[in-house]
Parts: sequence; structure tokens; C-alpha cells
Amino acid sequence: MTETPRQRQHRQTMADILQYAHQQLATEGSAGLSLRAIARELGLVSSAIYRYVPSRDDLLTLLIEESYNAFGDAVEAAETRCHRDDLGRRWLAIGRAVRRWAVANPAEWALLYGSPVPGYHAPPERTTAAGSRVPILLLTVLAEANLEPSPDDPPMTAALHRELDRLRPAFPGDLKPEVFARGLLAFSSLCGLVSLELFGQFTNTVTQFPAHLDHQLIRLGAVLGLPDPD
Amino acid sequence: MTETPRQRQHRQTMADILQYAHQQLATEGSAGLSLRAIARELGLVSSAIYRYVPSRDDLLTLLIEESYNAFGDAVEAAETRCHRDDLGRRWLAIGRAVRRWAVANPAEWALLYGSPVPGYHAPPERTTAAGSRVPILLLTVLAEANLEPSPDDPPMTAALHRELDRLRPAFPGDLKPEVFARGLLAFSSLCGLVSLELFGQFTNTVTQFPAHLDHQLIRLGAVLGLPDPD
DNA sequence: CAACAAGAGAGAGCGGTGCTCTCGCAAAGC
DNA sequence: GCTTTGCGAGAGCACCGCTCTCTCTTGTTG
Repeated sequence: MTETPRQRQHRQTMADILQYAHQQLATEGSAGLSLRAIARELGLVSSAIYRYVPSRDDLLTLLIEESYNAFGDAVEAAETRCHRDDLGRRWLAIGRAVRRWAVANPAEWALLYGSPVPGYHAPPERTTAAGSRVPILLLTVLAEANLEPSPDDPPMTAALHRELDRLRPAFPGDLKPEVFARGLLAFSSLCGLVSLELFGQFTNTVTQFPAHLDHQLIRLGAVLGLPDPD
Repeated sequence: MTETPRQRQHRQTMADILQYAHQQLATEGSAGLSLRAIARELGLVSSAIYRYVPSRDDLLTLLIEESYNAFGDAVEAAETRCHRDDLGRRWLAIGRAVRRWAVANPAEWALLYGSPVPGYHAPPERTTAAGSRVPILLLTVLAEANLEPSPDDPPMTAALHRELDRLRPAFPGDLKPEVFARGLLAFSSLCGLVSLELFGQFTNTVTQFPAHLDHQLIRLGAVLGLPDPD
């Protein structure tokens, strides 16, 4: 089942397209992504690109999936390096890795967590699996922490209960709905923190704030109910 | 100093352009905003638009400023309706108003808090004043609450102290740096919550979560150090 | 080995975009 | 009444996504 030269060449061109697309994403932003420019770069005429990619939107979908996976890889790798017992540290590592990856790949972050792209409407469900990796990692940490609901937790609606039941198979242990909700809040907060920094909401005002991310993460860890890292 | 018919007609056309631009923003998204389409709508030839707007980017800047102000108006109005003494309620009103406005004006929200637009690079400083209205409102509430630093607050760096001193004239009362940092975290979290909902990160997974915004807001209020609303 | 099928790339072309330039004409100011 | 100002029209440039047709190479099959 070895691949023919033709298949190999096709695969290589496809990889070149994706590689240059990422590069273009970084320099021009998601809206500047141009199939014609990619074709030019590869020494192809513009129409030839369509042998590889059905449309610009499909290319974007591929990029989104790749980015989600690169993002998930980076965060999971960082989390894995922590002692399993130090749950506060694992959360801190997740938060730090999220920001680090975002700062290193701002265009990709914008693609994943920024406003939906130009005319691009349906981030198809294929991407949701890849997109769930980081939130699921966070929830896994919470599940392992075996946190209990606290009196501060707001009451859960039946609808939210049902949705959690659907997701429960995704992570081990016993995640209480209240803790699940805390986790979503923490993940949202983290995204907000990173996005505001990256999208320039802090420029000219509180440029030093993002440097305090560790402190904010620890504070959010407290909201989660996790202990401070050792 | 009455305006000439010519000035009046110019002003009217300008208003028409902005009005239709907002409309197009809502239907097509920020990347779909087209000067030619606006010109067509107004019965003008495409080049005539440039008598009113120097470039597409400048039009976007105008839209951003208008949107920030509409956003600020909506949130300030909601906050004003609360009893001055009920600080928890005022924070809750701010959070609710932010989400309500965002849900009602998703394209504008994306313009303000989503990824920076296509090729559009410099959200010039004119917009920062308008863009600061809501965060400043939130910080004003915190200032009026006369909150004290708590042992849970992380230590503040000198740099963050300096930045706060620069901003201090913007709100009344005596806002401690630690409380200032809490406010920024809360605002970031709120933006993250709203953006994840609007940009579809919750679709197919936890669609019911945003409905719990009130609870999340109260939880964030606790992080802020504000009392529960009456 | 020869005939055939499949696929890659080229090229022209359609309708769309932002933006520039020039030209004519009408209104405003003197 | 004359001049200046400025609005709108029109043509045009370079770019975009995407489609269609054609050619030529490659790989498969009888």
C-alpha cells in the first residue's frame, strides 16, 4: 500500500498550501488570506489551486482544525509536565500555555476565538472535536480534583444538567454540574483575558496588566475551588 | 451660523452612508462591508463615495466609534437605573446590559471585541475614549464601593501602580490598585463570556450556559468583593 | 505494448472589490 | 456676473474567488 509518486506529489503540494496559508495568516491576517497569492507562491496559476482546495472557506476550515490541534497539543504538553497531584499547578500550567500559544500565534488565536471570519459562516462540526480539547483538559483537571459543590454555587437548571450528562463521557471521574459551570466560567475568563490583550483592548491603558496573568490565574483557580500551586 | 443647503445635504448623505453601513454590518459582517454596495444603495456611482469617506478603513473607524458610543450609552443607561447604594445590583446591571447589547448587535460586538478587522490595523486613539466608557463605568462602581485590598489580592508591581495613577483622574473616589486589578479581571471575564457565546464556541455543547449569566455575574461580583444584589 | 482513463496545470473569463484619475456641471462666494 | 469650490459620473487599474475548457502528462488496464 505504498503511495505512488503522484499521490506523494499531491500530498506535498497540499502541505505546501497549508504551510504557506499559515504563513500568510500570520502576516496578513485571516481576511488577507488569498488563494491566488498562495498559488503564485507555489508557481501555480490561480485556477490550479482548486485541484487541491474546493474553496477559500474549505481552506479556512482546514486551517482552523490544524490550529485547534496545534493549540491542543501545546496546552496538553504543558499540562502533562506537571505533577499529577498538584492540581492548582496543572490549572496554572493550562492558563499559561493558553496565553503563551496565543501570543506566539496571534492570527491563529484570532481565527479560533475571534470574530467569525469574512463571509465564512459554518465552522463545521468536524472542528468542534479539535476545539474541545483544551476545555476538556481543564474539565478533566476539575474532575480529578473531585471538587464538591459549595454553597456559593448558583443553582443548576435541568437543561444544564442534561447537557452535562451528554458531555460526561468525555472526561473521567465525577464532575458535579456546579463544578462544571465553574470550569466554563474560568475558561471563558481566560479567553477574555487573552483576547483583550491580543486584540489590543489594553493598549495605551493597562499594558502591564497581562504580565500579571499568573496572579489572575491563581485568583481564577480560587474561583474554581482549586488549591494554590505548591 | 446656519448651515447652507449644501452642507446640510452633505451631512445627510454622510448619515445615510453610516446608517446603511451599520445595516450592511449586521447582514454581512464586518468583512462584507463594501463601499461599492453602499454607493449602489444610495444611487451613487462607486467613486462618489470617496467624497465622503477617505477609505474603507476610515469608514470602519467611524463605525467603531459609533458602536462604542452606542454600547456605552446602553450600559450606562442600565446602570443609572439602579439604586446608587446597591453596588452589587449596579455591577449586575452592567453585566446584563453588556450581554444584552452584544446579543442585539452581534456584528458591532465583533467589531469592538472580536479580532481586528481585515487588513485594518490601527484602531486610532480617537476610539479609545469611547472604548473606555464601559470599563470606566465598572471601575467607577468599584471606586464608590470603597473596597479595600484583601489578603487574596496578588501583589502589585510598580509598573501597574504607575499605570493606575495615570488613569486615576478618570473616576471618582479612591480605587486601590488591587481592586483595580480585580475590576479588569471581571471585565475581561465578562467579555470572554459574551464573546464565546456570540462567536459560537458554546454551540453544540453547552448552549444553556449563557442563560446562567446572572449567576456567573454574581460569582464574578464576589471575586470583585461586591455584595450580592438586594 | 497500445489504448484508455484520470488528473494536473494553463488560460480565458465573469463578476466582484478598493481606489485613482479626469472631466463636466452646478452651486456658493465674491 | 465671474470665479472658485466641490459633487457626481465614468473609465480604468490591480486585486479577489470561482468556473469553464483545453492540453498534456501520468497511471492503469486490456
